[in-house]
Amino acid sequence: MVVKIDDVARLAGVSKTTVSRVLNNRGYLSDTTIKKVHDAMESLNYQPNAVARQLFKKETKLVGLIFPTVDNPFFGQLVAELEKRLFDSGFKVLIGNSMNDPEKEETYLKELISNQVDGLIVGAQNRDISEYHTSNLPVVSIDRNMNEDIPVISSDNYQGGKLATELLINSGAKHIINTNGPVNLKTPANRRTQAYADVMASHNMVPHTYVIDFNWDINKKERIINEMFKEYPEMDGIFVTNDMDAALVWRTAVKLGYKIPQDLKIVGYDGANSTRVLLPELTTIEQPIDEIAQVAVKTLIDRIQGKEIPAEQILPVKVWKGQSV
Amino acid sequence: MVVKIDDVARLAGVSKTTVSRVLNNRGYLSDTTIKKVHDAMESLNYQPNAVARQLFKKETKLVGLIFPTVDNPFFGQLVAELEKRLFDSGFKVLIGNSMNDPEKEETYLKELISNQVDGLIVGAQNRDISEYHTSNLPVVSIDRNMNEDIPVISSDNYQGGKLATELLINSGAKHIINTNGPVNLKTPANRRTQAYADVMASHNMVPHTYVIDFNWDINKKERIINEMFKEYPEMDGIFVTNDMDAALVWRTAVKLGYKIPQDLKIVGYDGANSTRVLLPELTTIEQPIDEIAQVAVKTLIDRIQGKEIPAEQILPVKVWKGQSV
DNA sequence: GTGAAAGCGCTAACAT
DNA sequence: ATGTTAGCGCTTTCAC
Repeated sequence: MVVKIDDVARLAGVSKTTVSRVLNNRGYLSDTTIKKVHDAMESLNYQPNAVARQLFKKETKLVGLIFPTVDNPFFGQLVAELEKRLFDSGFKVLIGNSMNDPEKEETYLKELISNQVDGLIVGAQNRDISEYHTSNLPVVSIDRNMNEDIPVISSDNYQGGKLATELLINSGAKHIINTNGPVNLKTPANRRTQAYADVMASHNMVPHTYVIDFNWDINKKERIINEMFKEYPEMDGIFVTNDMDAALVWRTAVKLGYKIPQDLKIVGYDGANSTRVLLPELTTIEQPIDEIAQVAVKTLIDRIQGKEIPAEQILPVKVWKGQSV
Repeated sequence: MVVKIDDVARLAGVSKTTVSRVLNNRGYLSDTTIKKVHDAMESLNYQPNAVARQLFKKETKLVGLIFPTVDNPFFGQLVAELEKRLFDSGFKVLIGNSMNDPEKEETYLKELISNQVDGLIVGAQNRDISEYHTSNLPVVSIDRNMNEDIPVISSDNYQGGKLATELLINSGAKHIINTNGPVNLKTPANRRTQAYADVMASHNMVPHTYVIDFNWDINKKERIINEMFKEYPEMDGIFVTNDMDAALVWRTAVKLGYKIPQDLKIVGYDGANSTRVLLPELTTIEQPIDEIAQVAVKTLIDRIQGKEIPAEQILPVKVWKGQSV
């Protein structure tokens, strides 16, 4: 049998209100009462039932996180950071990996919406899902444009794209390709490609953007990358929109006999911790992951507390100098 | 205002009992009633309050996951896989990254227990925490020996350690070092080191195990690894207990002028997806992460349903042939 | 087939 | 300084 507040009250010889007061440090309590109650809780090994409390308070102290997958250096680090900061603010984290499955995202959303969570931080590859609009759950998005009401946190994607492209041009690359996710996905990350196109144009070079879908499995990605090499044999520089894909491009290039960076210069994007440990040679644009997490959590909590919050917050990127440029 | 079951009942012109029955597909309902109720739910955009349901049912369909951190290729993939399979079985996931902080683990545990999770899957670096014993919550552990009642799932650590060591010996290494986490941590992963010691002994070689704590930050790890190179200048082979550390060893070796694998042969452990993409050159012992997740989830669900479950389940490892041996 | 009523474990008026 | 009581939104006996 599970111990409940009445059991504690009975043992301590008080009413359950009193126990509840001790539990929540509310109202006037005599020291002896407090002690009696604490002793009773101790000896019964009492754990308050959070669900009952949640039902009454209409507040769960739970935040839902919807991201493609935690099996990825960038999202793994991001989720870890979010979790850490949410924990420090008294929230626990319900996680939903939506990858490859818009239905799954919708299911998650539905289940999280009604009273299960106090707020949501999302960065999924979603299509337009109506629940984001119709519920009045506080939502903060990372690197996704959802709708007017949902604030977006992102790295300075335009600046990142600019830095990456300039890095390639300045190191002498003449035929520079860019990869990006599907363009129909509404994300500020598309600004990376915009910046690439702008910089290319200003140097009188022709931009080519190649689509690599985040959700494709590795074999499909490798096949597409091989095709890309065939299609652009003159390619001597490439700005890949994330580090995992950049690593695949690198591997493929080496297999095809390219020397990096002599024959092909590569710049990635993300710069997560574990990427930097496993492949420090990759030159990349580092997102300020920790700061993104920090701002996202602060923004969400402000939203939950009904404060005014900015519609968009853009955080500065840095260049990680590896040896691929 | 949030729509509740009474609102639906009123609009549909039935009692809330009936709405509840429709919701749960229970009892006898006329088709017209079902339709009326569905229409009402639709037009009000009704989402049942999961918390209220949980309070009544004493079942949350929530599973807690306590792991060091999701910002790591191995744990990231493991958690992603666990989440996927739990979702498929109708569970959502509450996540707790305990890293560096036994207190945090204890806090999590308490809060998860009081949050009424239906079960727990743990693989944290924990000390002995009493809550694991005193609560009668179903718990499954991955690669940690907790206590008699808690079943353990792990890769075949002994076989992995044996394969790794033999790989190094067969490729001609004479002075082979091993790294491991703190020995006082009770984990089947210590069998890797045991196997290493056994194989070394059977070849009349002297084993040396170096401690690298998983929780140390990167700078400290690098410092220790540098010391290790000083202490064992004759080292020409090393079996590192996880791939991230193996990558650090590799980097350090290269900085010190070693050629891999000519001067130093390296074998890692884990073989997670993103490691294989970012650093496929690393020869490593691959844990069957997907299978571990699958077995852990099945075992937990069996436990929740009161079935008999094995105390220990060991899953086979494979060698990933890179170029570091 | 459908409804009325009790209760899951907790909190917060409102009393005293 | 402490107790009584009425819910939080749902599910489920037990009636009809």
